[in-house]
Amino acid sequence: MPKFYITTAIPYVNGRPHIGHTLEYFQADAIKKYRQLLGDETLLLSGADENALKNVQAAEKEGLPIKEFLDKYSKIWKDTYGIVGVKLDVFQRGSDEEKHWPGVQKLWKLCEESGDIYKKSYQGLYCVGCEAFKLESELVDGLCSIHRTKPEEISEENYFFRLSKYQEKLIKLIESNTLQIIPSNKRAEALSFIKQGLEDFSVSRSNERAKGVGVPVPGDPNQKIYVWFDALTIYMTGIGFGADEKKWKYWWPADVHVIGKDINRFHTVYWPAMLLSARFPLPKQILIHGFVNAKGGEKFSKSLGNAPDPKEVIDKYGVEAVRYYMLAQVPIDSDHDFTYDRFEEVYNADLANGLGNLVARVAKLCEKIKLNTLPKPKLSESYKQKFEQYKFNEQLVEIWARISEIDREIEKAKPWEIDDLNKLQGLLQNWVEEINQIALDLKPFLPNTSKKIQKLFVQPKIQPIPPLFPRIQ
RNA sequence: GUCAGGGUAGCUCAACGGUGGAGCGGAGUCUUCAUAAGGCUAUGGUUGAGGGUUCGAAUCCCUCCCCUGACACCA
Repeated sequence: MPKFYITTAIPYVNGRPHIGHTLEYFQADAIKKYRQLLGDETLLLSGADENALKNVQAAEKEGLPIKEFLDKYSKIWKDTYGIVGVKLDVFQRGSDEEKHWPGVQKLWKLCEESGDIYKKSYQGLYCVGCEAFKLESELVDGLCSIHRTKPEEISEENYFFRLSKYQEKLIKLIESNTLQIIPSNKRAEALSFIKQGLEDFSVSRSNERAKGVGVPVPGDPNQKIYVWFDALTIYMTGIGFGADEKKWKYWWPADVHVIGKDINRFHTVYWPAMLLSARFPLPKQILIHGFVNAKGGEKFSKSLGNAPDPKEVIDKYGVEAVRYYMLAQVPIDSDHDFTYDRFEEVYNADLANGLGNLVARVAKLCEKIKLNTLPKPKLSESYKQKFEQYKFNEQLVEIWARISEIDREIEKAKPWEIDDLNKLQGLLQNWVEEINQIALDLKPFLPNTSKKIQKLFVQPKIQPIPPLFPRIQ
């Protein structure tokens, strides 16, 4: 049985998820459901990046011990998957010293053996208030713009990763689509970044700067492995790397990493380079989505209070409606503005009046007749081709065109005026078969609705069901 | 500042050298099987601004304005 390994991004857990985060969960789950329809064995992984300094700062701010803080917020992120009805196979935490840390250290050692990790002195302007290095360009009159203090000129010994060594290899891999970056605009961005010339990047921090948090550098108790080297490795440790080699070898490489545009570079440049250094196979695809924003392209933010809570939206409209909205309204290669007005418009037009109403009217018409056993629907080749481009919105537009077509056919045939039951049966049989095909095609997008429709028409005698999507007034 | 993408009907977007299209919303109308749902029809646009090339430009070129992103060790 072919296997298909999907991941979503590994977020910081220093805040709460908002409605925009669900886009990625739905995309990843749609891919998983699609692969299952093809008969693949699937694994969907997410996790939490817990060894970042930002978490420590957030914990301090909330007055919680770091461990308690991480337990609390990791659970919130993990539970969000449950709220949106997406079943994760693995949620791998970065603070997991048993399963995660050995893998990070193992990857480090392999890169070190390849000669790609070396010690170098890093010089920079350090703002104590920010606990971060500042670039000249970020300073205002030579002072930190936030703390109004003069940053200290300090130098620190860090370990660096020889990213520069992989520049040409990465270009080749991406241009040949061996490492496939979707969509093309994000691929172009990655290529242009690499072609500007890659510099080695720092992969460790002193214990002091890391506040003692993180995976220790093997053989150097004074340094912690820095966040990207650590966080990205979750994609491997979550499936056994460093702990259960057999399981890891079975699932690795990832078939697709689903991520947001903000972390393009780390997934299309740093991560493949690290894997090349360790001589591991690369992920096959990186699928990069845009952001869901508030009205007018405004970023969702806590301080503006414009970021809807996923649970709130789902409690109000239902999980399938939100899932439909995200997959149908957000193109894979651009951002989208979410508003409740737009949401309700789409809900009524597509779900209540479109799909829901069609199913209801056909079901009602079927009460007079007896359906023959339906042929088993199959995914068409063009459907598969389309799906594998991950243009979810375009695919849904095609399905909705068929819904509309059936509505027109019904209008034309006027089945409610037909007394000849044989003729009526023939017409309805045909429509039900088409709807049954639509139900299959919708499975990755609207799994529950798909199931409800299939169940409704499977019996010879149709029993009416409550509306799939009650109209919003 | 540099590079990339974009600015088209009220809204979301498609056309990417040959008579400006679709969906949604709004209007009218037909219809009743259906969730006051559905069908049909009409309406709706000096295609960001200005200039140029061309028989012909939303589409190619130039200038300008506005938005979005990337430009690395903050993720």
